[in-house]
Amino acid sequence: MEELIKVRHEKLKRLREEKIEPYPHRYKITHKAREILEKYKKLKIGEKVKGSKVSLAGRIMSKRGHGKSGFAHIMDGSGKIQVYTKFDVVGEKKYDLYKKLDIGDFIGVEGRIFKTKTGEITVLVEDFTLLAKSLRPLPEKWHGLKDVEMRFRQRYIDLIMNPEVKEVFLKRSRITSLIREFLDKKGFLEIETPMMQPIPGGAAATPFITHHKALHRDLYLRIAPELYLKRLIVGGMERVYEINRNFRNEGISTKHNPEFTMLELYQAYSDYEDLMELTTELIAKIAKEVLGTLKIEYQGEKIDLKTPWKRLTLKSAIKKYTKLDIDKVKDIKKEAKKMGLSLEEVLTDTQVIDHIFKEFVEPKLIQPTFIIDYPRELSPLAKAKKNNPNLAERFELFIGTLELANAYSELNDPILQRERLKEQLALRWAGSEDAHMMDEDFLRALEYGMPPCAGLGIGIDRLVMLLTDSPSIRDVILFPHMRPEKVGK
RNA sequence: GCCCCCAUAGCUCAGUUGGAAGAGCACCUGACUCUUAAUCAGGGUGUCCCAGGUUCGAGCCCUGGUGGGGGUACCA
Repeated sequence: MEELIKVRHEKLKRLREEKIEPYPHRYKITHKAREILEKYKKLKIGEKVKGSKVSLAGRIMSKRGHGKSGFAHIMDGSGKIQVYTKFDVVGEKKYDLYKKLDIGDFIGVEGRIFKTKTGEITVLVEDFTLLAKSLRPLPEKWHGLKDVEMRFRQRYIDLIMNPEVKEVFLKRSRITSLIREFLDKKGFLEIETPMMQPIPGGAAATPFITHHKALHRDLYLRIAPELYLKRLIVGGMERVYEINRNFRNEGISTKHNPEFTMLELYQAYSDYEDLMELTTELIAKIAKEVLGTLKIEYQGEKIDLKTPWKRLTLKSAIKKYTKLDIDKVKDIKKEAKKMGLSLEEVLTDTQVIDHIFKEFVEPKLIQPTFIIDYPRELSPLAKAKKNNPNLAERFELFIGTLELANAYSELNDPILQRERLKEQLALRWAGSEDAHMMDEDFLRALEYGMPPCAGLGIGIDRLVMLLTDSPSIRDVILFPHMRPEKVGK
């Protein structure tokens, strides 16, 4: 390695001695590689195009020399294109420089288009300029970069070497811009709320703690934006959304990264039924635009996103997949143990039901399914069903076993909300660290009056996983969480 | 947190029973003016993840650690 880098540094030194700037400021391009390939695809073999002068720039990805001429592929943001440099076209001095170029260097190229004997559209180089000297060798051209650790730590190399990885992130970007377009058209306002919160709220999760020096106090990285977004509903912003990071101080898995991206939206004068419609419409539209179809495949399972999507109550879903009728069961804990679950004694019956669902139902939810009517106990910020105070008007959406969305009709009765947060407080005292905290300002806001309203959260990373057929959340996050690395010189 | 798996050249990998380091690409030197995994001739560039231990001898066996992956627990 040191040897390889030394050689490049020597080349750099020689360039400077020859007054060739290895890191110039700019280069004027007229075309992207892809544009050229598209524009001239009908050329005949051996045909040259008069007046086809182009300039483009990119990274050298391969070189094939032939004495007094040489082929190379350069890659720009749009793709790869072959360039052909000849001694008798560029002259002796430039050709010597060409021979010294390394794979990895950036160059700008001016030339004309032709098609080679073997049928590849190629730029015949009339002049070129070194745009940035590369001092480290890239991975091998054929096998690319496979080492997972290096792919994540040095994502830039992953992006250079693995086009399918780049494709995932292009899709991710497309997905978020489609979401914005969709919501903006429906009159939603994109807003931003605090990442650092004095009281973390809106979810049951352990927060990260940070410290503000000037204020001499700890702050929490948010676990959800929910309580702030609701304050905005109180403030008269009737449709708001935020696409941003949440931070949860919990386990890392193929479906969990400590920081992850969430779309959270609130819509006044609506309930969870309206949001089921909105969710369906949104996800189906994105799939159609990004993949061109509603029939997708995720990890070997064929999934049909054709609407309407199935709806199952939590209770009926458990009955369907486990044959367990939770209404008729006397001792739910006993049943759960019989099914093979190991449970701590402190669990309430409702928590046991939640466990059964996660263990036995979730892995079966391949086709899009709304699970509705969650126990009120698990949903302290949700409004109860009109005819059943023990159930919340809440849904979660599962596709390909991924939990993609969570939504409810928001509890806007300030008296009830206070009671529920008090219950949570009691749970905290009892040792449940991730129970909700009391947030007096949030309650005060509700006391001013919040219109009926429904809120939705969609895990953007998981949605991207689904639409790019990625098995791990790390595949869709550019820089997934890693332990710090010791980097030498 | 617990369990299992992985770590050898810049990259992708091989390395037998414990006998002292290998290939392809990349790189370096040279040849070659339509190649495309260019070709031809020559060159091995290494903290075998780290620290101990066993042994006459360790890439290989043992112990501990580091980093990564997967599972599980916790967790939307």
